[in-house]
Amino acid sequence: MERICDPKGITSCSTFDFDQSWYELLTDAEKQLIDEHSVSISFKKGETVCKLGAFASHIFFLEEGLVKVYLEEKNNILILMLSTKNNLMGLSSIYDGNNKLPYSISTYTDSKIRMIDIEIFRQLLKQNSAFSYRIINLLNENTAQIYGRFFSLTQKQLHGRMADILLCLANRIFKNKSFDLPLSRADMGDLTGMSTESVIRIMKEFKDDGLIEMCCKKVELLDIGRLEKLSEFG
Amino acid sequence: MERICDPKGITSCSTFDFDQSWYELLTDAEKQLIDEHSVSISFKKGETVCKLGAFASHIFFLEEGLVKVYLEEKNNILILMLSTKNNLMGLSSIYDGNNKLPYSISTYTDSKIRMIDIEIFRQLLKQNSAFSYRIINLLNENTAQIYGRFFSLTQKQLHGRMADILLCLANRIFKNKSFDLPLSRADMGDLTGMSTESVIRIMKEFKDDGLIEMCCKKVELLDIGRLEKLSEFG
DNA sequence: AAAGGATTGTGAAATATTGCATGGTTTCTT
DNA sequence: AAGAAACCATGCAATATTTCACAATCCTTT
Repeated sequence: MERICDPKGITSCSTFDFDQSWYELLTDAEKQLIDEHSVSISFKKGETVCKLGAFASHIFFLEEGLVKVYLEEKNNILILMLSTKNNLMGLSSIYDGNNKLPYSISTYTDSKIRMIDIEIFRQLLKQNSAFSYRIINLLNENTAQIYGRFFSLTQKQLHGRMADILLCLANRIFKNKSFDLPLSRADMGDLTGMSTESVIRIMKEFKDDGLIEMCCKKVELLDIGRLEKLSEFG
Repeated sequence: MERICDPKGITSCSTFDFDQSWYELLTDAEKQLIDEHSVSISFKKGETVCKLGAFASHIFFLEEGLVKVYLEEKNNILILMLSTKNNLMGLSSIYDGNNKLPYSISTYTDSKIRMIDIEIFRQLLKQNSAFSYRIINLLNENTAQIYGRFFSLTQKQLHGRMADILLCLANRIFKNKSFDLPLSRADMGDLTGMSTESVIRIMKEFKDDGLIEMCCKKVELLDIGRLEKLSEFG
């Protein structure tokens, strides 16, 4: 897998970093079952896909777009992870002791999401252990990523967190040093666990210090080495 | 399951709260395989069971004791979760793309841990889908709990986080309003993501306000209602 | 083109939290 | 029992971060 950089230490982006498909592990009959019991839905930018606490009826497969997976309560929102093309979401609700969604999902950009009937998914997990083993791996991959974010957001201060997320966006989401940011400063605030004003101030500092170039929505990482240092030292 | 209280909202302790055994889902032959490929080890209070980044060779089953599962880097430590009797740990390393442990574990009290060969565990996952389905549920249970802690530590301030953790200890760990705390104030700091001094100050405030009684290591929750309010508005 | 709303930006004040210095306890070791 | 080490406690200064007030800009709709 192509990488922009390879940050030391625990970051927002920590992951095992291994592409895994799951569909191909199904038999033809099982694939057909999925096809028959799923629909692909288009969402516009900013739409809500599902809400924390609602009944979980589907597993989500992101065919196109960029979404956030998040916890919300009152006015607080905590983004657990960003998800891009070809990722499964909602796996946490396959636990049948838990029929409620453990998080909300909404889109940053226009997106296409295939919604797979959760009972079918459970059935396949029970009958196909290669498939279910792969799903365990995917769950672990997600978990590792969330651990990284957990560490970053609780142990680092503003500059470190901002460096973390910029590296993560370049490395993992856009796979390019330069990208068009589909998130507002307020979104970046949710993502880094800081206020909108802090986002603005720190991004400006980074720009003044020559760490990044930035013009409106366009961002380019100029000095990845120093960003990594910032990410490392907090 | 007996509960001391049932906090509203997302807390350090959020979980599906459903007792799940996994051993009984194995066939006799599979049980025997586990027995033959595992050993039970005694750890003293404060000992390290495994270190983040080391090669993962075992799954851990806590037969007795209280341990912390945590991330560490330089002087920062982030406790992902506390684990008590009859819990599996190290499940994140069954992902075979990842042969390194994603966290460290160490004991708060004298503990007995059964160490199960990871290859055997993987083999059973691949061959027994009822078992592997149960393990997925356990992973999801852990994940839900960590989401709760993630939210608590990033979205609430000191008083809310402290209330959260006190309720969690009573509810989930000691299953009693009154308990002997085997953790130092510094440990509590790691657990709540605050400095040792803040822990001391806030626990004293809680005591002065009649929320808790506290004498050295002994803690008793006096006003659970107000603690829940603090946890909620925190 | 004007109006309204969301977004970006800036500075100063307010708040939350930590870190330091220091002293008193308890606990462990010899 | 003495000494050392870890732990608990407290006040104050220092720092990190948010909040608020306000202005400038951009986007969309009329």
